Amino acid sequence: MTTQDVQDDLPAPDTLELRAKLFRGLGDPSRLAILDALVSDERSVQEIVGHTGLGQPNASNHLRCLLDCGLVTRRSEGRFVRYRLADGRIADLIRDAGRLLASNANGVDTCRNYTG
Amino acid sequence: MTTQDVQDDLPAPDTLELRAKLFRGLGDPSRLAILDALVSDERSVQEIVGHTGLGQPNASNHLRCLLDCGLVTRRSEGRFVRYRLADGRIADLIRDAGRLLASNANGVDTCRNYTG
DNA sequence: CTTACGTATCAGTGGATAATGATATGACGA
DNA sequence: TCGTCATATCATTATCCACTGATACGTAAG
Repeated sequence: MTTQDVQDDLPAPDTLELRAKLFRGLGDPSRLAILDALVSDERSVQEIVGHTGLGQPNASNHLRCLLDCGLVTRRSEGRFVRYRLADGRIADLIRDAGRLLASNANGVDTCRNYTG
Repeated sequence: MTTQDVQDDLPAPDTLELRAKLFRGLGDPSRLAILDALVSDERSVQEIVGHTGLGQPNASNHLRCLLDCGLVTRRSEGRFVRYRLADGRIADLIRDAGRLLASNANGVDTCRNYTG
């Protein structure tokens, strides 16, 4: 194993970190619950709070995060702000993860390295 | 928004948390680097350390995590232990995330909610 | 049996971050 | 204009978790 090998095989570090960051965006239960709520419909913050059981400030904070990441878009309507998924492929990623878990039945839940 | 609505639309909490945990598995730069290294080939811990630049104990720790989660499999060969991806769809997920970032040019890097 | 090597585990530590409560901003209705 | 509602921001706190260095375990070679 040499440095040359590393440079040959490794994707650009930028890409690596960005992808990791994208997955981290999906990897928080609160954010994933929000995205789940948005898979079917555009929803207001209030509705999202109702669906997810999150506190309002907490939901707002995560929505800001998802917005910054480009995972959702925002539309103001009077006093309401309605959010929706920015790209259909985000729903695809979420669905694929679900299928992987369903069919593979892998031991994600038993992994003690991080709590989940 | 009623409790009934929530129960109608929300996926099972177990599933939600499991999917989030799966994404978190992919959402650490070190683990993603390891998985990247395994996309093309089966590799020993030593080789993985060389590819990723991680410390050996650190790599071992993440590999244990990935193994527990069922994302990689393990095969002993003398003193060596060789790891590979457990399922082709894991590579697919990683690739899809890369495509999403490439085409969408979304602001994942600018999101300040978490550092990445 | 002793040494060298590959891998795994453990305890300690620092840094990151999700949740909460209080509060600010902004829009609508009376 | 005043009060109410929807959303966003801020500071605090407590928790989590990735990394490091030391070390243990197992295998092969001499």
